[in-house]
Amino acid sequence: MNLSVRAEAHQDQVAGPQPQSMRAGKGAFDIDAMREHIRVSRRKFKAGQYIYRAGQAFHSLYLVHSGILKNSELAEDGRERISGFRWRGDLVGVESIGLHSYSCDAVALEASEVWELPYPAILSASSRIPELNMCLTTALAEQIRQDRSWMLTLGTLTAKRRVAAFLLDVADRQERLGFSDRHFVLRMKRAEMSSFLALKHETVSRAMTFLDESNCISVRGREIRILDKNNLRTMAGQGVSTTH
Amino acid sequence: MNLSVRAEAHQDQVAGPQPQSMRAGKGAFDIDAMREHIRVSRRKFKAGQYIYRAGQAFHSLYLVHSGILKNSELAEDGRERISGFRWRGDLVGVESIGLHSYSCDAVALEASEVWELPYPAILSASSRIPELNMCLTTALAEQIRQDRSWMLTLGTLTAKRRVAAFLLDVADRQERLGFSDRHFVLRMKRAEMSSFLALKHETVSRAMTFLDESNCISVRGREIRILDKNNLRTMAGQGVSTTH
DNA sequence: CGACAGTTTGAAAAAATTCAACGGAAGTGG
DNA sequence: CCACTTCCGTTGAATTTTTTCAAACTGTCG
Repeated sequence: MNLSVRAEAHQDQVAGPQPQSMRAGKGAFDIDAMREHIRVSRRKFKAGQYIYRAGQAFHSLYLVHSGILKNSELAEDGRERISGFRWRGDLVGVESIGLHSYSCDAVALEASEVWELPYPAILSASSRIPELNMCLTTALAEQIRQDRSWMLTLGTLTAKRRVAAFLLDVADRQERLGFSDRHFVLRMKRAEMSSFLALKHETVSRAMTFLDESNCISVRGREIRILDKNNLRTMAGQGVSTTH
Repeated sequence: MNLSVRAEAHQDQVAGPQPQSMRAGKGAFDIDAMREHIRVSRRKFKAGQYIYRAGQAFHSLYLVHSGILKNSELAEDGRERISGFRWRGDLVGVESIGLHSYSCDAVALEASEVWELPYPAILSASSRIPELNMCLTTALAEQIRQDRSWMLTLGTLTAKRRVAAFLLDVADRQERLGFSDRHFVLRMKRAEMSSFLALKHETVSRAMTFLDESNCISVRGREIRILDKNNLRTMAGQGVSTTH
């Protein structure tokens, strides 16, 4: 049992090659193995629709099949922050395991399809199937590492650098999903980026303009071209790789 | 099998009553049940010693029995950030599950005892014992929620408010462990608080002075008295409770 | 009694936010 | 299909917050 997701072509990506069967990196979840043991239902959501809301009864995990979601944490006093964007292959809802109700919101940023994995069923299946259990545990641990990695980034980098790190992360995901890592369209608005990056949207906008004027990237609204990835990496404090 | 830790008296806490058998809240782990199935070894560390380091082979989880640890994330370029402080009852090392080596450091802040839980053993034990497995999964999910909750706090509050939220969190933990939530000694230096809170140590110092001058708290070095918890909660954006 | 690590404070500089305005894109309804 | 409205993104200028750098102070431990 491996941690892979079989990819299908997305039609609405910029300059994307047709991705065939591929191997997803961190955060991915073995859906094919899962489907042999659990009743998986496919569900479609339009942009803006909630996959789940904080407070609703927790009953399922969701695997993103296409589109993009955001997870959004909320405080009692109305403060809100996007804790992450979820892409094809990501398992969503794991933060709510062990609770009676979901602890945050999950919202579709664009038309998306998710595969619903009923939780009690997963639980009983994974108690029978050690590999599946391992898979789930690994997905949880991976989520912790991903969150911690962003905490490090947000806690130590300036606004411009955070934005650079964000764009590199998006490029990375694009590449892993078989699309161009040099030319893509952001699926979230500036205010959503800024919430995730713990900045104001004007600050993100200025950082983008700065990176554009530095000739690291070219920005036209949400359409991004990465012109000098090494420079962008330097900005993000990730050092420079020799490979293009 | 429940999520509890049997407390023993700590000698070096300020104004702490003798805690008896008690129930720990979120983040706690059922060690008694665990010990029936796994060989647990007790290990002692002095202040400054590493429980594990990033890059070392991953072989165990650790349950904090006494003292306090910190987890510290590091970037390739030397940036560093404390991702959390770990108290009695916390399970440490879960972020590295599924990897060959630990992904961060764990360091004792003071003389501490941790119980070492060899990982392959836990894994096989939890595949035999569904409750233990559930317990582990829940601990992982709880860690995600705790991290996300801090991400929200750090992403939306100003320096003063972050410090207020931090002190309330410490007070909460003190209380859960059976000590006074109104009078305690911080176990970490300002620089460690500031790393966790994504601030500079001078900023933390100023925030503490401000809270002191507002008569929310009284600060004398690391010794803290909470004088007006409701006011402190207001500062931290957590609203006001009517109970003292 | 020093030495030293840790904390506090002050003043200047830098970074990010706030508020306001503008322009353009996208969506709605006639 | 166009006019209208609303949402989104960008930019400017003033303000606030945080950081930086420097110095002084405190407590602890040889």
